[in-house]
Amino acid sequence: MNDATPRRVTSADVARVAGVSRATVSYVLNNTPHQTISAGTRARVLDAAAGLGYAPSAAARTLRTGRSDVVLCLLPDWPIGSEVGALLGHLSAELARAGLTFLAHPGTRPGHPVGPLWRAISPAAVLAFSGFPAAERDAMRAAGVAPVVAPLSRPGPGTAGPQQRVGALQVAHLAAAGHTRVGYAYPDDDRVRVFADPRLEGVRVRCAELGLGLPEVRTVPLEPEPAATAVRGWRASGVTAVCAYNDEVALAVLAGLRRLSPGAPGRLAVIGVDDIPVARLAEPALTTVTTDQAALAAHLATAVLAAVHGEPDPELDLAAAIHVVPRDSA
Amino acid sequence: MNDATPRRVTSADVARVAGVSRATVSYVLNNTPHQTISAGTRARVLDAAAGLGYAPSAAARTLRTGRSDVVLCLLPDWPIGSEVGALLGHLSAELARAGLTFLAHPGTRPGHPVGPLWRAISPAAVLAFSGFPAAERDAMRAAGVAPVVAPLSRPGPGTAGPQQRVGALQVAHLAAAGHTRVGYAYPDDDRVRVFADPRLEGVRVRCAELGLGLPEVRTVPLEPEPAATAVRGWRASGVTAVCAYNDEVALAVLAGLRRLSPGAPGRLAVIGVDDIPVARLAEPALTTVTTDQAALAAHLATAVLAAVHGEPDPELDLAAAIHVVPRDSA
DNA sequence: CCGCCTCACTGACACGTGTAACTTGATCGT
DNA sequence: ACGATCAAGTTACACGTGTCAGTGAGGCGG
Repeated sequence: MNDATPRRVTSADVARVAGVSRATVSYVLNNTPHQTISAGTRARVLDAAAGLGYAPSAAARTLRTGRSDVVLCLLPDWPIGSEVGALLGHLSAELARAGLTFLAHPGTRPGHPVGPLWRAISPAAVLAFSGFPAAERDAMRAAGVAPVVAPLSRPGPGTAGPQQRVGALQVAHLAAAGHTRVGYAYPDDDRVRVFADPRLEGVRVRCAELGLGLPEVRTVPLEPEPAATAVRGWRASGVTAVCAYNDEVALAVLAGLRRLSPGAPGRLAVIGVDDIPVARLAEPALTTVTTDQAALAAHLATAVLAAVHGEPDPELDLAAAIHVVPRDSA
Repeated sequence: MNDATPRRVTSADVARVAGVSRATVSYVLNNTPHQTISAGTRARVLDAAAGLGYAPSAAARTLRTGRSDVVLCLLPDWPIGSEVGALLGHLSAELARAGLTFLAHPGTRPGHPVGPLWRAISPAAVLAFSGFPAAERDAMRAAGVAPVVAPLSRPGPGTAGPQQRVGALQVAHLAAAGHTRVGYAYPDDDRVRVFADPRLEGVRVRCAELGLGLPEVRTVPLEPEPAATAVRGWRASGVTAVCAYNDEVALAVLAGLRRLSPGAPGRLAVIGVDDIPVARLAEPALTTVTTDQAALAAHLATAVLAAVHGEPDPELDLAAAIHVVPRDSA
């Protein structure tokens, strides 16, 4: 007896049950402005929709309006840490509150074209962490898709973005502790250059502002032995404090330090970035720079909403969301 | 002169340029079986499509076929670590090879209903890490959406899933080193119980098999001081080795250990899970159980494909993908 | 009584695609 | 020679939605 292919509940079903036309159902459910619906009819439609468990087809709606309620987030192939995970979670919740569906697509490689993806989905906005090629950005705008670039690198030429600020805060903390000769522990992973380079730039600029001389940059792999080599080099040139790209890189520096002089690991100050859970468990506990992911997510959400509505980018201040967590390592 | 609203390139445009009907275009681009198309026509259509930059509308296709090529992955709100990140990346690449688009939706809370989401998207499959309520699973099946549950917990009653195997491997490694009295470091985060409980069960079962007696379970927060308290407790009851839920929890145990006896941290063996990058940087370097995320992703991809095609779940062996990484801590 | 306006609602079309059903020559077996 | 088969297409419909243009009914001023 049961139909083998149980058809989806459509707005026509709702209309039939409520005893009105399909157009009326659409007007009621979308709260269409300038359309007057009597209270009784409205209630009947709402009841029928709830009773049938009606959920509109996103496909049909997208086809009709030309734009879906999806915000497509292109995740590069750099390692997703817990901070990025938290950021995505917050962002999803924030956008859901505005009626948008947040969907992340992992594994966007620089060479791989993303055009087919957003052309297929027709999202309301595309959020990326590295910028789009100009041609692609224009194509998206032409198709009515709002391109949004997370302001993780510098927002404009000459101005400092959040990443630059991270580096600057590292140096400021070290300088306040009396250090004058600083090093930079650069990551051994090409995929994270998008972050590493602006952070290093922030370090350079702040060093110059404080009259500290250029930071001595060394690439530090996540292994104790090579890290020890880097530490030896810094010590030889009188470096007393190191800004690390990352908490992980910072922990590598600490490991290298420990390998060189197991007794007195405190001779080189180290400051990381991210405040990963392990940071407070290190020996010594790692001083680091953290970002309030909830605040960042809120900012990105408003940026996405502005872009979707065609308004200009809001000039929000992210400075308050980034701060130093002082512990024992610096 | 330029049209203000640059219409999307449709298959009708391709048909016009190629000088054929729209149906022919569809047949050519979809390689429809049992449809004979001459080589010349096929080439003309393909050229026209490429020349115009034609990308089919996923919305229209979904509307017509009733099913989209999206695989929707529901991410719970537990912390996304680098391993999960890598898994998602591999999974995305793997499914893309099969013509499916992988999209992740973060922030699925247990209470929050997911029905509207998949009803709207009409994905080919929905991949979740914790099981679906029976009613929801049936509703999905009825709507032609294939529900797939990642086999992270036990696949069937009585049999051991990957998580149980992780715990079993931990115990086996410790027992092989001569330990007879083991403890379990349980995480201080309710959100990860889905993983913690089956892992602990694997530990319990293997302990019983080896005649080791029940493991002594203690909750270990990610702070040195409380971790030290837990370590003191284990020592008092003669525990000589600890299985940790996580590498992070394992590092907390090591930190607690260090706090108690700075000189001789080697008196308690510790084994973690995940092999996070920091594991090899710890002091002592952390022995851990790791999962080959690429292999796991390949398995999940075949499971998704089987579900999409209506075939039964493939009985793949994940045992080979999980193994111990021996270092210094155990 | 007529014209005009608002209210509350309906009919019909378009969005872009997949595919079943049909058409038209050409070829082939007998 | 003649119907049957087949290659190579075309025509037409359906999917579910948003929304423009109507359409009666009732109220109201003149």
